[in-house]
Parts: sequence; structure tokens; C-alpha cells
Amino acid sequence: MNKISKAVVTRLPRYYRYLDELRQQNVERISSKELSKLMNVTASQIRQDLNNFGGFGQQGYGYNVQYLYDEIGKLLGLDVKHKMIIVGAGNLGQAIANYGNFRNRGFEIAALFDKNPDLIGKKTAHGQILDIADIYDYVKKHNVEIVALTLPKGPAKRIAQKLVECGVKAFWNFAHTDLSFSDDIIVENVHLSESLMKLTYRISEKNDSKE
Amino acid sequence: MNKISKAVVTRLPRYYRYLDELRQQNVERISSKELSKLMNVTASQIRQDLNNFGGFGQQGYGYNVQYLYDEIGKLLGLDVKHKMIIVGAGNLGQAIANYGNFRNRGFEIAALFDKNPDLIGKKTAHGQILDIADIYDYVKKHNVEIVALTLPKGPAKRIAQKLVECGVKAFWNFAHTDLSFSDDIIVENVHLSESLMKLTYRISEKNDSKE
DNA sequence: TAGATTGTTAATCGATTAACAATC
DNA sequence: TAGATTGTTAATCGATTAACAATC
Repeated sequence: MNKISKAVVTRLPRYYRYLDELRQQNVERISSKELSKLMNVTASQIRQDLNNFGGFGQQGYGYNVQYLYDEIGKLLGLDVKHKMIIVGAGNLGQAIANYGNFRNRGFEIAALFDKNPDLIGKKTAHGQILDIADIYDYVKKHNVEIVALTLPKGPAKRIAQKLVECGVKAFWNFAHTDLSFSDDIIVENVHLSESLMKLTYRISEKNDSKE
Repeated sequence: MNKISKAVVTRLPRYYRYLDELRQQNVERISSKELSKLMNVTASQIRQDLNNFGGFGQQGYGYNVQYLYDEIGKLLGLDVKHKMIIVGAGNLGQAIANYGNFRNRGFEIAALFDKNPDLIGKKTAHGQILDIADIYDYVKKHNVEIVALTLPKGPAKRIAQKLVECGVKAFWNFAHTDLSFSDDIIVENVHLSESLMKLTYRISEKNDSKE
């Protein structure tokens, strides 16, 4: 299979979301043209994107919603369980832990870790808050696939480095820093402040053009 | 000024972050070449990006770190105050409210809103939690620039629509849905679950290639 | 069979990289 | 002045859109 471009991968979850809604509305089939109208993209792009992964549709018919939904789900790895731990049990960490749909999509929040003694031992809806000091033993013992980093950048960098040495292969990074490891370590960044700056850029841009 | 591409705008906050770090390390000047090594991009791209906004550098010298930092800050609209309210005072809403650096960067969290009677009246570090029922009066009275939507997609869509009618022009949307208004309304999306799916896509991809 | 719509190739568009003249 | 490095034009690369033959 050819290397799939980053742009295509970014669009897959959005297709998945729209197909889920259609599925819930009991829509059985949809053409690239109809879907393109719904999603505000070109039909051509939808067909190109999907054909990166092989033919999911049928000439003259379109795409079967449930089938396409399932296939994209498999591409996104949502057909298998993913064990995740959360490092940093502040508001953001707990927000992620408590997001109900994750469980439905095959994510298991195995534990949260924090250094704050007031939080350690506390039970949340999804897993107990454990002492950050025990995290390395924990990941060596349990089969942790994803580590969400919801703590300040200094400790995030340091702890992530040690976790890589313990065998962790994938990070969901909310710390305001770039983590760079070797190529086989996957890092997906969510930089909230940068998202907000994109917003204020657009506000400024609009205000400037009015003057 | 020509229309700046989305890709360039996405990179601006990252430049800003690196320049901030250099500035804090008292680095006075930097060349596009040095910065490119630090950031893992090409020097050519840095020069192209910056020249969208005019010449910030000097031949033979490079860029003055503090000056470039300030200029990019202005482009990002960080030289002016932004009044923001948060709709949905759950963990995610509170995480955003409590993120300390926002205040330093000119963001003022004026209030949080929720429908949950247990939360209403509660004081957080940045503003009190108010009754969602009062939000429309609030935005009409106060000069709210940005509304962060940290609540489920159903109410998010409904409330955002009404807020637009009250004059709100910019949304920071964490709900798992696309908001579509007219072109003069700015919507910046943070779809956390889609970010996580990109991560699991890459995990699956890696596992598949091993087989 | 005729109509619809995909899968796929070709054309276009835009973004990134390379090259170099301008200039500090 | 010589060296360094920008600003900017040109070349390349990749992504999106258009077109259409294949086929259900």
C-alpha cells in the first residue's frame, strides 16, 4: 500500500463522524456527490481519498453507509482495544478520562497518574489516580499502548523520555512542547494554545481588513 | 496584503513558541538556517512564511529574536485583550479556564456558564460559574469576543446559533460537530476524538506493515 | 438496456524547496 | 571589502479538481 498523505488521514475521522450520523439516521446508501454536499468538500476528493484504501463503493450505486463506516473504523484502528493511561490528573486529564464515548470506541482508560498527594488514591469514573512515582513499574507490568500527557511541558518531556525507555510507543501530547523521539515512536500533538492563536489571528485579520 | 494560506497561519504559533523560548534564553539574533534546524523545517519555508507579512529580517544578520517574537505576536492578535466566556463548566471547560498562561497572553476569561445547578454559583480561579439561562443577556451586555464551547454537540449547536443572533463573532469549538454559519463568523475547531483517531490510525498502520 | 456513479487518469492548482541576486 | 544571510524568483513537488471510461 502506498504511503497515505497526512491530509487524507486527517480527513478520515471526519468521514467517520458523518457516516456515523447517517448510519444512526438509518441511511443505507450514499453517493460521493451527496456526501460532498453534506460535508462541504468535493465529490472528487472523497472518491480519491477512499480509493487510497481500495474500492469501497459500487458503480451506479454509491457507498453502503454501514459498510463504509465499518471499513473506515478498521482503518482508524477502532476495531481493536487500546489501553491508555493519562499522566497528569488535572482538569484536562480528568476531562479526557471522563469522556464517555472513548470507551464505546474501544479505548480503555487504565489509570491516571499524578504527583499531587491530594489527588493520589482518588477514584474517578474511569480508573483510580495513582502516584506518578509508580508509573514506570506500571507500564512495564501492564500492556499500555497510549500515554496521554496532560501535564506541564517540563515534566512532560522528562517523563515521556523515561516512558520511551520503558517501551511506550505512542503519546497523545497536550503539553506545549514538541517531543522528538526516533521514528518508531508516534506522537500526536494537541496544542490548545496554538489553536486559540489561530482563532485570534483570524479575528485580527478580519479587523484589519475593515479599517 | 495577499490572502495568507491556512498552512502558514498554522505554523505562526509554532514560530512564536520557539521564539519565546529563545527570547527567554536571552538569544538575541537567529538566522533562518539555525531556526530551521531547531524546528525541523526548511530555512526556505521560514523565510517564505515570514515574507508573507513583510521583511522582518536583515541580510547578513538574520532575525532579531525579540523583534520577530513581538511582530508575530501582533499578527496573532496577542497585543490586544480578548474577552472570552466558556460554555460548559465541566472538566474541559474548567481546564481551559484555569490554564494560567492565557491571562498572560491577553485572554480574559470573563465567565463560565453551565446548566448544572450544582455548578452554578461556584467560584473558579477565573470567573464565576453562571446559569446558562442568563448567557444571552450576558453577551448582549458585555463585550464578549470569543465563546469557547465545551459542552455536548446537541446543546452546543443550539446555543451557538442563538449566540450568533446575539452578535457573537468567534467560537472556539470543542463539541464533536461542525458549526456552519455565514463567512463572517469565525469557528476554530478542536476535535479531540479526531486527534486520537489519527493516533490510532498511525498505530494500526505501523502494526499492519510489520505483518 | 439506460442511467447512475464509481475508480482512475489527466489537468490544474497551490505549497514547498532550491537558487541566487540584493544588501547589510 | 568580504562574508553572511535575507528577500524573492524560479523549479519542483504534492494535493486537489476535473474528466471520463468502466461497470454496476
